[in-house]
Formats: sequence, structure tokens, C-alpha cells
Amino acid sequence: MSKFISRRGYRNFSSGKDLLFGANNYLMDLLKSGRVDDARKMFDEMPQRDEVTWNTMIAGYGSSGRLVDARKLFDETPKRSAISWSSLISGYCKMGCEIESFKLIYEMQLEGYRPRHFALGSVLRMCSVKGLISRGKQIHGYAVKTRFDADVFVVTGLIDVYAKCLCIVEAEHLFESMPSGRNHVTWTAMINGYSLNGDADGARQCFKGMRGEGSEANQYTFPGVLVACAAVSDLRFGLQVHCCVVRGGFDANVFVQSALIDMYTKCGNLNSAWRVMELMEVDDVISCNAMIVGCVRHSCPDQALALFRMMHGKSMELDEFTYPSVLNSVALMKDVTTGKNIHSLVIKSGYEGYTLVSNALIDMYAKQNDMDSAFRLFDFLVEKDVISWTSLITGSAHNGFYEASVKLFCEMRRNGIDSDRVVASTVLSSCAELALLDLGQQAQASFVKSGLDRSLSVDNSLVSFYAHCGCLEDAKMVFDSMKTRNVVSWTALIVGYAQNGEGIKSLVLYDEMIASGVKPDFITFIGLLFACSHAGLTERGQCYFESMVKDHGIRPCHDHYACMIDLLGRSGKIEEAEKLLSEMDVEPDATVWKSMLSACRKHGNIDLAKRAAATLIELEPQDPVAYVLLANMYSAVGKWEDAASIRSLMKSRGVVKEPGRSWVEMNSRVHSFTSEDRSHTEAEAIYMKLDEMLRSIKAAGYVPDMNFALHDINEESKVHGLAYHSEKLAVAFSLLKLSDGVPVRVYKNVRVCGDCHTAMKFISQVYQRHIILRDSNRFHHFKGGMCSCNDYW
DNA sequence: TTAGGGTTAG
Repeated sequence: MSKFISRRGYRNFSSGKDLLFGANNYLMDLLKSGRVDDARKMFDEMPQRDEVTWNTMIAGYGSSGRLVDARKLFDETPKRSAISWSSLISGYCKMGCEIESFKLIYEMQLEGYRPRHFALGSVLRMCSVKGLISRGKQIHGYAVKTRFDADVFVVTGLIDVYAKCLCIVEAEHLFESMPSGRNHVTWTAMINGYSLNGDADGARQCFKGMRGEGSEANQYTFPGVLVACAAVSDLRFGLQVHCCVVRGGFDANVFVQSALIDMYTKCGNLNSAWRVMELMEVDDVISCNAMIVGCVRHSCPDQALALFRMMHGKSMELDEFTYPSVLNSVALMKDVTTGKNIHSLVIKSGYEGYTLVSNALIDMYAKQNDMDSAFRLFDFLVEKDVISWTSLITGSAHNGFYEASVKLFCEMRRNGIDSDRVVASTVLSSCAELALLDLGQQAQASFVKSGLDRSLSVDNSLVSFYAHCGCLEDAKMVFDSMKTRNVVSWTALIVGYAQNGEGIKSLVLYDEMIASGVKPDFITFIGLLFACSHAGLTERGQCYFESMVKDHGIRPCHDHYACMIDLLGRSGKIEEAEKLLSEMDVEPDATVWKSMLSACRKHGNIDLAKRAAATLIELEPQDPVAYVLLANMYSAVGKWEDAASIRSLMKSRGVVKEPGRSWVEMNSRVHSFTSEDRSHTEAEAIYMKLDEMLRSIKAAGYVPDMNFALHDINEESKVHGLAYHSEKLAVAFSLLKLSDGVPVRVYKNVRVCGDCHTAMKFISQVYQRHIILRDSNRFHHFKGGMCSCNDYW
């Protein structure tokens, strides 16, 4: 005893009452500094104890989580009061023991004590932390009955519960019904509530209201309002808040500082964020995390990595937020070695089991094209959330495994994980690539069922998805219903029209886009040039190409040159195409040479084709395109030996031609066909149907085009090979299965052959069907004997 | 004894 008295300097206190007061204070200090056992020792040694001594010790046990000790001491308390009960309850609440806390509230009433604002405050705090809205409402009911709904302490707690449980309207109602009793804590709870509920405007207005009423903001208030500024990139308001922070003397508070850093990076001002960082007196991990994320957001992954290295060098305690942030920067840099090093650190520090961290690792490996590692981590992950799945789904799509990405999405749904905006837009893109209309629509439905609002990215994906499935009316409908549109929305539709043979509509849409004030990007021009090329608008295309550089300052990339060479090649301006190729300010890549080769094929220019093919083979020796195109050109002019030598070259180099494959989607199943394929369970019926179709269209004037039977074999076999091309089998199957009038939708992985194209036109006429055929390059809409491409593809 | 706060991957 003497020890604490001398330390606190209470020697001069004369009365026992003063001594006890000092002892209680010291007990409190010990508990506050976490020395619970020392406090208990002192408690036991105290010659005198009063109600405060007992309650302090009970509350101390509770705060440190020692609930059994708290309960034991409570049971031993000589004279219980409502405060003893509150002290005990506060411990159970702090530990989040919902059932026990409410049981105690009930028990204290049985003993005749009314829960007052202390107990109610503790319980409300627990409800707010744990998101227990119905329990919160229970307390609200009790407060109304006992008139505690007029107590500022209790009402503030209630506001906090409603706001944290995303019932902002209820919180607002309570807040507005207490105009006189509000204090700075109430205002703060409300500001943070708006912020949490995504109502940045509410938060900013509330902050203004608070200042207008003369209530002082403090270190608890500023972070909330800064988060709201960050959410809507309101730098102006953010700067004003920063001034208030400095004037109020809160600029050295780490909570405020980290919120300032976050606000500045999200409002596009990385330098100001760095300035706040530099002024910090302590190393704060959350501020560093915010700064790393900010650097990544501003495409400065090297700065992010340097900061991470600094944290690691200073032996700062990294948390589960640090790793995802820095892994993001590594993913951006595609730095495989650093990625692996950080992965080792994650394992060493024991964070691999954290979903947050593992998700970031999965994403990083997927972005580095290392899907094996991504899958391995995913399989080991115990708690897989929508982001774990999306990381894999996006990663698969990113690496061109669209089928895998769609399958993973279906598996995710089977595992009971709801869709969100990001996964919906990713899977729609994969469905678009594969032209899976049914599945994409199901993905959209599952997203709608999840109750989420539409977003710009989901709408953009939908426009693109419908356009990629050849459903232009649906694409346009989504586009028209959008409240806001950006360059991606416009471009999706421009490209959609272009690919579906409605080039003129693409150009009209472009004019509308410019008129609406949206600036085109490089993809918009790829769409426009594609549209011009396929609509035979050579001069218009050349104008767009010039305007892109002159009016919009966009440097042409390989894809633009490829489109232009295609455009010139198609209109027979093969010399101009060659000239453009030689004048390119970037080294021509395989895409450009492929266009050149296609142009040569169209016009039978074998010499130039040979040169183009040779370059292409040099650039991509394993890509079958050059070999096949050149061999086909030789075959077409009867140079069978040359064709054969190209094919044997292919064989000796192990280059495999991707087999032509057509597929149709029916009742959520995909039916796939290759040429002369008899593997389908209904093959017999399909072949019978196809033979009947061929007889009918021959009667209508169809003549098989031998130029597309590219093998040196006798005429009869040639006809036979042509007859059973994959797209013809797919159409026969569709005609067998679909009701009259339903459009036939067929998708093909390579370009449609000329003979099939002619056959489709006849089929559309004889069978009165709309046939939509998407090949690797574009759409063909066959109707009444005509094709939307005007035989120009 | 007592209310309110910052970073978060796809």
C-alpha cells in the first residue's frame, strides 16, 4: 500500500476517504495500463474498499476479457448496485457476448435494477460493432418505454447502431428529432453514418451543419468526412476539411493523417498525400497502406514497392492490408521475382491463411499468367469469397481461357456465392467472347437476383455482350436505358454495329458521341476503321485515320494499321496498303502482316503473299495462320506441290492448325461440331437433315464452290468435304431442333468458308430463316438469300 | 466505469 501512496504523492491526505479515493484512482491506472494481475493484488491488499473499488475491478476484468473473473468478483460484491451490473455488462458487451449480455440485462431487472444509460450505452455499442439491428431495435423499444429516448447518450448510441446497420433513414429520423440535445459525438456518429452508407453528400452537409451549430469537430469527426470526400473525389471540400484539421490542431493525429492521405490519393493529388506522410511523427501502418494503395492507383508501383521496402526495413508490423496493397503493385509491374519474394514473406508472417491476402496473391499470379500457382492458392484457401472466385475467373479470361472462366462462374454459383458487379461484368465479357447468349443472360439474372444496382461497368459489359452475340437490338436497348455513358459504352456499340455489318450505324453513332461531348479513344477508332473496311467505305476510313492523329492526338497502334491495310486491301488498293506498311512509325507486328497476307489472298498476289508469309512465319513460327493462308492460296491456283510443301513444313515444325469448330447453344447446353463430325448423339438425324437441305438449296440454284475445297483430291471427295463443314452441321442441327421462325445462331472459331457462306444465303431463303453466324472476325446475318456483309468479309 | 475514427484485393 505504501508503495502506491508514495508514488501518487498522497502522503498529505489526512482522511481515510481521501486515501481510498487515491487508491481507487491508482487501481484504475493499473487497469488502464493493462496490469490486471497487479491491480488484483492491490485490490486484495487494500484495507478498505468501497463500491467504486469493486466496480472498478469488475470493469477492469471485463475490459481485459477476463469475464469469468469479473463474474466471480461480481458475485462476491458485498453491496451490488445498478453500476455493478453495468460494470459487468460492459465487459460482456466489449467481448461481443450477445446472449450473455442480454441475459444479464434481464437478470438485473429481476433483481429490481433498471438498466440505465451506462448499461444501455454498452449494449448499443456491441450492437453497432456486431451489426445486431434487431437487438438494437429491442433496446430502442426499451428506451422509449423508460423515457431514455430523451437521453443524448442513449440516442447517440441508437443513431450509431442504425447507421452501422445501414438503416440510415432511421438514424436520420432520430437525429432530426433531437435538435436541442445533440452534441459533437452525435454529429460525428451521423457524419460517419452517412459516409458508411455511401451518402457523401449527406456527410458533407452534416459536417457543415455541425460547424454551423458551433459544435467542434475532433479527431473522431474528421476521418468520416474525409472518407466521404474521397468517395466522390471532392478535392475542394477535402482541402477545406484539411484547413479545419490544422486550425483545430488535429493534424498530428494518425487517424486524421491516414484519412487525409487516403482523401488526397483518391482525389488525384498524390503529392499532397506524400506531404502528409512526410509530416508524420510516428510510423503508422494504416497510413502506409493507404499511401501504397494510392501509389498503385496513380500507376506508380515502383513508389509503392519502395515504401513497402522501407516498412519492411524498419521492421514495422505489417498487417493483412499491407500485403494486398503491395501485391497489387507487383501485379501491375509483372515483376515475377519480387512477387515470389513477397509471397515468401506472407508465408513467414503467417498471413497466407487470410482470405484478403490470398486473394491478392491469386490475382497477382493470374496477372503474371501463372494460372497454376493461382489455382494452387485457391484450392488451399479455406474461406473462399466472391473476390477469390473473381480473381480466378478474371485471371482465366485474361489468359484467354474463356470457357474455364465461365465454368468457374457456374461453380461459384453452385457453391452458393452471390454475384456482384465485378464478377457479373467479367463473366459477361467471357460469355461475349464465346457468344454464349443463354449463359450470359443467366449471369445477368443472377446479378439482378443478388439485388445489386446496375453500374456503368455492368451496363457496358451488357452492351458489349449483346453486340458480341449478334443481338444488336438488345445492345441498343441497354445502351438507351443507361443514365450515364462513357467512351467504353459508346465504343462497345460502335464496334458491335461494325462487326454485325451495320457500318453506317457505327459512323452515325460516332457523330452522336462527339456531339454529346465524349472523347473517342484508340479502341473507338479501331471500331470505326473496321466499320469502314467492312462497309467498303475506303475514303471515309482514310479520313478517320487522319482525324485520329490530327484532331484527337491518338498515335496509331498496330491494330489501326492492320485495319487500314485491310481497308485498302479489300478495295483493291494493294500498292497503297504496301506503302502504308512500309511507312509505319512502329515496327509492323504479326497482326499487321496477317492483314497484308489476307489482302494478298483476296487479290491473288502470290509474290507479296510469299513475302508477308515469310515475315509472319519468322515472327510467329508456331502460329498456323501464315502457313494455312499461303497453302490455301497455292491450292486455289492449282499449285498443289507448293501447297503440299508448305503443309509438310508445318508438320515438320509441329505447327498444328486449329480445327474449324462451330457451336450452338440450346437449353443452356453447348453443341459443338467439327468438319465431318459424327460424334453427336443425334448424328444420323443431323446428316439426314443436312442432305435434305443440300438437295433443296441445289434445286434453288446453289452450286458448291470448289475453290474452297483446299486439298488435292478428286472432285467428288471435294464436294463431300465441303458438304459437311462444321457450320453446315450446326445449322442442320439447329433447324432440326428450333421452332419455326426462331433465328439460328451459330458461332465459329475460325473464318467462315466461301462455300458455306453461299450455302447459308440459300438456306436462309429456302427455309425462311434468319441465320446469325459469328466467325472469328465478324457477324454474318443471313436473311432472304442475302448476307449483312454484302459478301465483303 | 461511460458514446463517435483511418487503410481493404477482383
